[in-house]
Formats: sequence, C-alpha cells, structure tokens
Amino acid sequence: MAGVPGQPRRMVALDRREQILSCATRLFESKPYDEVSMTDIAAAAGVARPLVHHYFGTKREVFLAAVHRVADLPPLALAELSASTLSESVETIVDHFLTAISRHQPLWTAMLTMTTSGGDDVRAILRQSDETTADALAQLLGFQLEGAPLATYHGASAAFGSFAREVAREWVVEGRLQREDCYRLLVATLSAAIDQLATTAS
Amino acid sequence: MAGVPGQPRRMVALDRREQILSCATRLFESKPYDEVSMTDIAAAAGVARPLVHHYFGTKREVFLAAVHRVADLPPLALAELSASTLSESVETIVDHFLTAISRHQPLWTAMLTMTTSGGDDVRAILRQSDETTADALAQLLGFQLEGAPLATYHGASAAFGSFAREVAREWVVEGRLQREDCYRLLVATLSAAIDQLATTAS
DNA sequence: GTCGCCGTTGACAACCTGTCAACGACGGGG
DNA sequence: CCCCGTCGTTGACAGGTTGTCAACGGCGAC
Repeated sequence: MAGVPGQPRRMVALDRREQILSCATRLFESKPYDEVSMTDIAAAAGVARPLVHHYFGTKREVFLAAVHRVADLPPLALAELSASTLSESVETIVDHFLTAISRHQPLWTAMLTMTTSGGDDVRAILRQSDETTADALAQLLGFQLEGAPLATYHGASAAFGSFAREVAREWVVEGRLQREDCYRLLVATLSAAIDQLATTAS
Repeated sequence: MAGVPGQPRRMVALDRREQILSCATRLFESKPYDEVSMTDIAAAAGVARPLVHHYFGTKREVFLAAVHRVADLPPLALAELSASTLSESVETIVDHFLTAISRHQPLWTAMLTMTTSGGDDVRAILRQSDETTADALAQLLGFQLEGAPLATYHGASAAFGSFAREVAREWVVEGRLQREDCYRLLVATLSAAIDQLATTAS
C-alpha cells in the first residue's frame, strides 16, 4: 500500500468515498457480483481493504451504492410533455427513454450487467425508480389512482419497467433488436397496457 | 456425518445426485444464492461436503442444475391450439400460462426467487426456454421467420418472456396483481406485440 | 475368497469477509 | 511554538467458504 508519493495519502472523506465508489463501479461493470472481491476494490482504489469497509460497511452495500448511482440517470423529462393525444404522449415518452439510453450507453450497459447479478435489494432500487416515473406518467395522463387501482398500477408499471429494461438490453448489449424495433415494440405494448388499465379502472 | 443406521450409506450414483439436488433446490428456494453454502447443502443431504463437489463440480453448477430443473416446467401445450383467430390463440395461450403457474405455484415461486439472484448463465436457461415456446407459437401462427426477422423475433420474445415472468411475480409473490389483471395485461400487450411484429415483417 | 471399482470422506490450502486496536497526519488550543 | 485530540488509514486477526486430494471401505465380478 505504498501510495503515490506525489499524492497525499490522506484525503477528504467524501472524496475518498467517491473515489472508492467509482473504482468499485468500474469493477462491477465488468464482472458479476461474486467475482469481485473487496481486495480487488481496495487494490483498484490504491487503498487498504478495511477502508472500503469503513466507508460502506459490507460488500453488498458497496454494490448497492454502485447500482444506485448508476440507476440514477437523468429522469425522463416528463414535464416537457404538454397535454396532447395519449398516443403522442406514449410515443414521446418511449422516444425520450431510448434517446436517454443511447446518450448514456456506457452507464446503461453498466447497469444492465450489474442488475443481472442482483437480488431483492437491487429490485427494490429499480422498482422505486419505476414507480416514480410511472406516477409522473399517470399524473400526466390524468389518471385518478387510489386504493386497489394504485397497487395494481404499481404492479403493472414495475413489470413493464422490467420489460422496457429487457428490451433495451436486447438492443444495447445483445444486439438482436434495432432501435426502431425497440421503439415500435414499446410504443405498441405501452399503449395497449395503458388502454387496458384505463378501461378497467373506469 | 453419522448417517441413519437403517439406511445404507452407499447409494446408487444417480439417486444420490438426485437427492442432493433436491435438497439444494429446497435451500435455494428459501435463501438467495450467496446465503446458501456448500456446507448447508451437504448437511441438508446428510452427506460430506466433498461429495457435493464430486457430483456437481462447483457451487454455481449446483445452483444452475437447480434452476434448470425448476425452469423445466411442463411446457404449455401449444399443440392443443387449433387454428383459430389470432386473438383467440393469444387468449388461450395466456390462460394456459397462468393456469400452469397456479397449478405449479410452489415451483414457480421457487423459480422466481432463484432467478432473482441469477447472472448471465441463469438468463441463458430462461432464454432458451423462451425461444422454444416462442418458436412453437410462431409456427402455430404461421409466421415465416428467417434471417434478420428471426433474430428480431427472438429478441422480442426474450424480452416478453421476462415481462411475463415479472407479471407473474407481481401476482404470485408480490400480490399487487390479481389473476384477472395479469390476464388482461398479458393479452393486451402480447396481442399488440404480435400485431406489431407481423406488420413490420410483411 | 480375493480383487478392483467407485461411492464416500477427513484433512488441507487458498481465499474472502468483517472487525479491532493502533498508527500518524492535520488543525486548533494553550 | 508545542502539545493534543480528531479522524483518515492500516496491519493483523478470527471465522467461514470454496475447491482439491489422497485414502478408506463396501459391493459386485471373476
């Protein structure tokens, strides 16, 4: 643990945490969860292993911090959507989603490879993200959600979020889908799902 | 490692493998991957730990064998579907899917909890299952698939398979969706997806 | 009866995670 | 100007885990 002579060994706490987290993220992007060891992370950050524990606690927490950071993409600017046709709104949303992915492609491939090793905790992070955007979408479309319909809506949106990510994976990492394919698929299915939910709710 | 006196310590190889795999499956159903140790599996099977390695190799392979076994549900009897309306076919398929789940509910919750801890290898197992049923469906609907459309179709079906599993999870383990909700959602989205693919292919 | 095959296991080495006491640079008070 | 407390940092330790190997012992073949 020699440390670069020119650089001060001692760093401001938040900077050091940030540096470790960034190194850890880079590692988790390339290998699945259980092929990355705390020793690897510490070595990548040029730091002793207990320091990683000092900042994050357990290894799982390092991983979750990395997932959280990567999952916190600039949220879709739903506010931009003025009140227009439902189909237009859907098309715009899907288009925004896909452009966001292509703009932050490395981050997305990172997230997709990281979340494949995930458990319930990773699912929780993704679900929360899905629910907030789904709520925004519902408000935008003028849905009245309360009681049982809300739970149903959240369940459906979580499932659809998983679908959208999987479609994106097929485009960005598997390469079996083109952007056009993703667009058509998502627009068609999302429209159908919304129609379905709207008619059932009434 | 006393072993039950009445039972012979030495077993036929395939039986022993089967017994270990069944115990391992039971464990992986209840805890995520990295909270189950080889020691646990061996103890559950009443056997020394090296024996598990002897039969399966690495721990990951035990896990994959368990996933594979659980994922190999009685496949949807697609052959029963006679040539009828597309919408009728879709409705029947979704209904079969949901009934299969409710009939084998323990197995399905098992698979859903196991696959949340999965990596690329688990994804591969699921994908293969998705592709075979998707191919059967395509043949049933009379699609002509070759070249690029085939890859597109496989990508889309993999994504939709993930969606269907997630919907099922919301029904069976999260409880935020009723069976009726799942039915409507899946019918609506699957119809839309098929329409979409059919019109693009032509 | 004896021999060899193979299911089975104890023991070992390498690794990994999580914890603790201790070291030492940095800034403030005397 | 020196001393001291704070806090970032680390070496070392304990417990547990995976994977491997040689060796034991029951069971069928000859």
